[in-house]
Amino acid sequence: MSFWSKGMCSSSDVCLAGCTAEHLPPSHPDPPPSNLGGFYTSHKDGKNIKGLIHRIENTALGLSCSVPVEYNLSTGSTRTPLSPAFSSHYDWSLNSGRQAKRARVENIIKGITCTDVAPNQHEETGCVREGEERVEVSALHQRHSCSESESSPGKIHQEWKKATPGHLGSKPDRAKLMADILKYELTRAVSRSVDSIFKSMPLVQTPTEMENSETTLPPHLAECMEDKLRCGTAEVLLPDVQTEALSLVVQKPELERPRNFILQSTSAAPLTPKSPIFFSSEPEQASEQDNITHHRRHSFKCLPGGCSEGGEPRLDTYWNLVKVKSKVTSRCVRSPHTHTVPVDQVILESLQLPHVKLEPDYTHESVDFFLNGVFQECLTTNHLKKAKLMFFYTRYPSSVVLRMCFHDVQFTRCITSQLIKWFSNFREFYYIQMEKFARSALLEGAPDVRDLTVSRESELFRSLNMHYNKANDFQVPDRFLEVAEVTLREFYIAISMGKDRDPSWKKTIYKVICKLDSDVPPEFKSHHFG
DNA sequence: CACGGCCCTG
DNA sequence: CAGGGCCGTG
Repeated sequence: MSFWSKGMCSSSDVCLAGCTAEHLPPSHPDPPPSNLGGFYTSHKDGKNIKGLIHRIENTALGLSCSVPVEYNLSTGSTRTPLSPAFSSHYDWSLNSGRQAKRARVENIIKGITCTDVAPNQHEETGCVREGEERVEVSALHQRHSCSESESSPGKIHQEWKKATPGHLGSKPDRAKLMADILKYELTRAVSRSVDSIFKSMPLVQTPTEMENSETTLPPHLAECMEDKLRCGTAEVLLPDVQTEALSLVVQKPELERPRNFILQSTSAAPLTPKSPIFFSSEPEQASEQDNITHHRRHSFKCLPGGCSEGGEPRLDTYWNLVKVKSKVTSRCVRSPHTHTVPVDQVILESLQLPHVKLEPDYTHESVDFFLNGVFQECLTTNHLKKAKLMFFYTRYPSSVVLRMCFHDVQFTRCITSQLIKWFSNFREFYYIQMEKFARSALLEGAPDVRDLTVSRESELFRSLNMHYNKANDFQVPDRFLEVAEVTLREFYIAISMGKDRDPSWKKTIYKVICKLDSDVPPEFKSHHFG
């Protein structure tokens, strides 16, 4: 666990934050809980996990609600009990055609999910990715922590407690539990994937209509997808809590160090995002966004029209995506009592909250590629932009992290290499800038390394920001500034000590920075978050 | 040998 | 930013 932890939220939270109550349809029984995280109960035999889990029950509306779902781990099937509240909302019995179609899609997705399964990992439902297994183990810890702060620990919580290193149960028990949970998670993921497709279908349509309008995007879905695009992958409005890591390495006991040397640009106006939104107002937006919205623009019938701000969207009208964008933007901007937290959920999930990471997310991307039926086979300019923003969070992403972050991409060796190459290039620029400014500071005669700071007003930051965040529409996390400051000082010290005479002198610095990526700031070692 | 990372060049 | 070379690692 590291500094990403704070301010994290599950995809459900993100959805909640992104789609405010105004999207609630009148029939919705209750406002969804804000502390979504999931709690579980398990049957004694461990085979069936009957849990009250949080599903995004209506992707189209961007709602997140608790729905009781039974999972049969033996068959891998799931079903949603017809509780009064939800049977009134979703009359499944009227959708036999949908169910048939669901079955087909479910098979397809299961096929996708099980592509790289080791033979011995097949067990009952069992297709479990090795990479995810490790992650899932960590997820148990995370869930354990969540459960601590939430009110509904179930039996499985107790089981997980036993499974954590601090509460080691017998090995067979743990292995069995792990296997069950893995199967359960996979089943859930498959189920959700299927659900996301069907929930995105206009509810009022008959199966025949659905067949004929598979590419029609209902207005609320369009909006939610746009919300996801902006708030799910860029920034999320969260309650006013501390979400940024405090100073990592360098404590700043002296509040007023008068000299911030040459890196402080006194005349420059502070760099603040024009809006807390990705791709917000750039003229290039259209072309940049083409990569993402091309498919929708092409195939979704986004007719002019709309839905009222506070009411239920009219199902007979369709949002023009441009309208949706401006609406979403204005809503995000106008929230005065929340501060924006840079949470590229994908990045954060991948880096810090493995249990969240495994939550299927309902960003435009996942919906998009499921609707497309294929993963993207090449990286787009949008991926590049995303990678650059990722760099603010991690300088050395592992291939696992990359896979998680670019989940809409069909990963091949070529893709992986290209992404790695990108980050290599990013680092190259980063370190060049650091060295340049460190040497500059040295030449200027900076007397104390502590006078070297990196703030949002500093020239160094502006240079970096210009490179990775050219549109300046992304709120760079404070953590990045801290890492940059450490990097700068490392360069400064090394150069001042003459270590740069060693041809490989930079490698020491690289290691330091690489370690910072995985280090846990002190304040997160002793505090639970959530 | 594959892979990841750095360096250099264009 | 891509491509190629080089090197270290497993």
